[in-house]
Amino acid sequence: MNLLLKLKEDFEKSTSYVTTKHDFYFNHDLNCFSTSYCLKKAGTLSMKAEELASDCASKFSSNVFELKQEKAFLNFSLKHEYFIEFLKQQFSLSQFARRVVVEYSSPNVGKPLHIGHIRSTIIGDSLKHLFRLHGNNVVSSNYLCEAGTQVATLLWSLQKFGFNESNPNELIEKYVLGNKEIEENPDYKPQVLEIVKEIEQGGGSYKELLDKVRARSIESFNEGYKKLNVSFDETLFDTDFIQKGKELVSEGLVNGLFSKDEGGEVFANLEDKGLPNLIVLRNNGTSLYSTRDLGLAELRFEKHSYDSCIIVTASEQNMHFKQVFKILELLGKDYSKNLQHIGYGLIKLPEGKMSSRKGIILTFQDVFDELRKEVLKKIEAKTYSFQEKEDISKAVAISALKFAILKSSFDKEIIFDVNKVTSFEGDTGPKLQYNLVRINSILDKASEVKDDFVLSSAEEELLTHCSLLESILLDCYENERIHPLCDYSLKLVDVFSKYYASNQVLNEPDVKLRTGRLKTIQKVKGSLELVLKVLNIPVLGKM
RNA sequence: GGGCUUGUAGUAUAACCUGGUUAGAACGAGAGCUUGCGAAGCUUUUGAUCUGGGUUCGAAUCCCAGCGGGCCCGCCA
Repeated sequence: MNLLLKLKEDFEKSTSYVTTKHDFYFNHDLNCFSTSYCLKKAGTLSMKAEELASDCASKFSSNVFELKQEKAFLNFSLKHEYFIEFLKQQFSLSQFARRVVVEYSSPNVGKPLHIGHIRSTIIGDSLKHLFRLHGNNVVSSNYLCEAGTQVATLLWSLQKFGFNESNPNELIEKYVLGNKEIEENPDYKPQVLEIVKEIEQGGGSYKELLDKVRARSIESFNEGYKKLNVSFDETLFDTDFIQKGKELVSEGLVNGLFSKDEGGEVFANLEDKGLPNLIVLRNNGTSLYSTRDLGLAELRFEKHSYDSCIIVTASEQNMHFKQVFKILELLGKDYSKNLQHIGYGLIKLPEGKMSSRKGIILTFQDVFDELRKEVLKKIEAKTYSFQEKEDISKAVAISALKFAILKSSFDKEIIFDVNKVTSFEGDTGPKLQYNLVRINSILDKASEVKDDFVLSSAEEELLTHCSLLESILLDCYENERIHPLCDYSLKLVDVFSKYYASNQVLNEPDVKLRTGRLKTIQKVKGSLELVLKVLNIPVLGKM
């Protein structure tokens, strides 16, 4: 049951005042649900706020909530009977039948997965789980770009300097070398553009080399995705939809939306729409990122007929996607209204912005290794087997990384300091895992949980927090964000930790209270597991 | 220059969309707590809304102006 929706419903039914869903909220300080509705509405009803509050208080009735009037504020706590019922129920989330495509990760062929891709990957993956839990039919989609100048530069460099296939860092090293060379000798640039052309036409004389590079890249991406436990329902290469993009360009040229400049390049005229113009085709006829994004949107709609297509990339591309979506709208594509872009703040290093072109880059592998090393230090003294330590260190490392990325809102920039992320104290993913381990440890030791139980106010406070989960998840779903869930889970764990410190479960002599406590922590376990499912963080047996 | 975005303790953040009861946690720093279900924990001290106007009974939140950071603005992605 979603308690905020239930409260609104009960309030309106019994008082016959009309509210909005934002009128009710959970008040952490008072540990109850609250509304300031009376303060807002008193004026329009020409009453004093406190009179209106009294009026509501006298009329309000609910099988779940108990009302306490505090001057003009109305505070609602949960009734004792509610908790008894709550312990018997499973969580039930609002369901929406919607077909959604989520595009995320989208690394470039030839380059390593770096910490920037990881933000996209982790955000997208979490949104996928959130949407699925709410009944959406979700297609997770990865777009591997291989047709741009970047891959062409790499191929050029490999051809010129040779391909040392035994070097694990060969691709990025040759890419950096190639860029340096071309920067010093701009005469090479036309050669690269020729390669771009060949790639677009299926590879030409570079086909074999491109196939090798692609296979190698995909293998390394998959290694990363496996560690992150991320998978995709489809992987698209831009060579699959460049043609479609070019057809859209021709369409736009015919109907006058696009023009050709003196240089020969094609641009979309958006200035009278309040956006800058966007170049959609090079003067040598090869595609740009914009061409491909047009084609991709078209291809995806043909494949999936989505109600919503969400593309997760860094916010430096905000304008680009506004332009692309606008172009599709002007081309009369109905699906353009279903397109959406989530731009997250760039991940920067303490040294500054990353640049794979210059080789200034923090790869996922580096971060992962660093995190694992720290976890291993922490569990060094434990008597776990080698394999157990391997598994724990991997799971905790991933949890620390995912939580660090998901806990702040998308639009914030992140200065990624490995030293900070590897500290596992405080507001971290491992904290959630740790508390689940403690709970499971108690539950493992407890014998069968009986049916006859009582609850004290400490359990009810804890259960109140558990009962907020459905409302929080709905808020995340509706607003397409994850960090409120992280915030919630930390609060829940915090309340649990305090409870844990002062309430013995297994040693409680009163059998009914002991049973009540066991049932309560089972509920906490259920809540945390649901959170971790959305965050896609592994649950551990020990750590 | 134009557009988008951001500004909360020493650091890094939540609350801003949807104005409301004492701005909430974390890291750091200080002091305590294990003969208690796992101390990656608990208790406790410390400290913050960029500036100036406006709207309102009430502003971190909305509006205007200014200042600072980031990103984007013709063939990178």
